[in-house]
Amino acid sequence: MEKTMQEIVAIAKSRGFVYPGSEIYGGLANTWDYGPLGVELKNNIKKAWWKKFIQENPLNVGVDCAILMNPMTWKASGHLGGFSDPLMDCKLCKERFRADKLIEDYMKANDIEEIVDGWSNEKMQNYISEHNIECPSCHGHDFTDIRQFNLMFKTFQGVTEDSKNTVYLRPETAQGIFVNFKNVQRTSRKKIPFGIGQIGKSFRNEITPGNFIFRTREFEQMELEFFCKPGSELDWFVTLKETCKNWLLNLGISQDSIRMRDHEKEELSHYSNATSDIEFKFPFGWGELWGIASRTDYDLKQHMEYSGEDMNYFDPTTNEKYIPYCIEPSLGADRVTLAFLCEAYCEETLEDGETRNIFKFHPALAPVKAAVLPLSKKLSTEAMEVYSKIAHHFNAEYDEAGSIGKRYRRQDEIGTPLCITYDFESKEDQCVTIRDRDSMKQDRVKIDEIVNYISQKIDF
RNA sequence: GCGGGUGUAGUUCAAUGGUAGAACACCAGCCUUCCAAGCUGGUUACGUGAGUUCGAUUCUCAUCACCCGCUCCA
Repeated sequence: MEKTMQEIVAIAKSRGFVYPGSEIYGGLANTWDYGPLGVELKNNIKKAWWKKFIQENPLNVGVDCAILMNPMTWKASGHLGGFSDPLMDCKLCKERFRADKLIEDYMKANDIEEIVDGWSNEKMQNYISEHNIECPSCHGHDFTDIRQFNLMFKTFQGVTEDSKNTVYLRPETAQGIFVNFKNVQRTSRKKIPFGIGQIGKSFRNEITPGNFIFRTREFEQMELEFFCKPGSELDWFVTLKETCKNWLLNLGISQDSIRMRDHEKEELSHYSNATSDIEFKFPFGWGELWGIASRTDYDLKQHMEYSGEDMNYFDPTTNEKYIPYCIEPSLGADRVTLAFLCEAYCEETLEDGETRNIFKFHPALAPVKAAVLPLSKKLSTEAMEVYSKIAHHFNAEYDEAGSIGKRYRRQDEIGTPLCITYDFESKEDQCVTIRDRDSMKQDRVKIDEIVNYISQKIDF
């Protein structure tokens, strides 16, 4: 069955995973709200990331930095200057192009070797008119002036909208880590190599967002900045790539759904000496999920230059002093949530030949871990007690409406791994029947042992 | 942002220049001892705003959203 994006969006809304933002006011472009199941899923994903990259990893620690930062941060990082696209429109056919792309394409076609990066708008504009570069779409020669689209959201700190108080919503979480490098290193007493991770929201005024929660202007990132000794970065790069890939596979992403894409030399950002993407096969095509970039010492160096703060690390084992190199695996939380949604959504054929569409999440990610279903409403009180016991530890549901079969199906639809039935013998033997959705096997389990039982099932 | 299409209950679809109906879902009651049973009743919609009109869900315009193309990199 070919899954379409439309189907995913519809099912996500109808089951309470993701709703369109501000819907009652007619919506707001490309904003999405996570519903009761969506927030559980996303939180579970974030928890799983944190567990793997921070909690379990003795080399890494976490931070949670402010979204608003001193604007100098963005000058140093290059976002205020370079993180914007020089765009021009063709006045004839109304198509919009990136000026640097037009020039690069022209150069490629005419075997001219020159680097456009860093050109001023004026220089690009002049080049286009001098060489009479045409519109790739209608072959016209009538472009508007270049307009710089800065991708950073601007706002004002303080009550007056005075431009002196302009601040920006961070376009990536990474810079909060870089500016805190020395703080974290000192207070955590970490030695190189070590990493600092963060989960948080970032904002980019994308020109063309879209594809549901794949590209939105407000999004959440899970980033790790891993600092190592210069020269060792490519080894760490390879190690981290594997770690990232395995994390996805362990949580139920199939081998066929992802692929690795190494960036070509020409494609690399100016600060990077190696970059790989893990791409996921979304219903709309392959899309980047996880960017793993070896960023050299670019960021720390930039901040050292702009702030005057010495970012050198003194290595006590070798008595060397150096600015650490950095590997950055950066994962979009919303993107990977979408990936898990797509991966989990499947059609199942029942014994009677009927088909139904359900979500099959890895138990660690499932929004609801267990549902308590009394066999009869007469057992409500006792079943509710079992539910309370479970809900103390896990997100659980209690359902007594409709037939037992109906209630099993409702849980199957949202990917609940375990269904717990309280029946007429339960009171006597203090046991319940637990059905495992994946194996469709049933276990008779002592009520006192349910919590342990569930813990084991959802571990990963 | 540009070009093309769409917009009716939660979902899938009807009807109509005189203000809407079904199925599934949902809720309540009866019934029901392990995988979508049945019966009874019930809630819920013309994306938003303006215009034309005695009257607009239907016609016009704007706006918003979604889908398909151009763009991109978390």
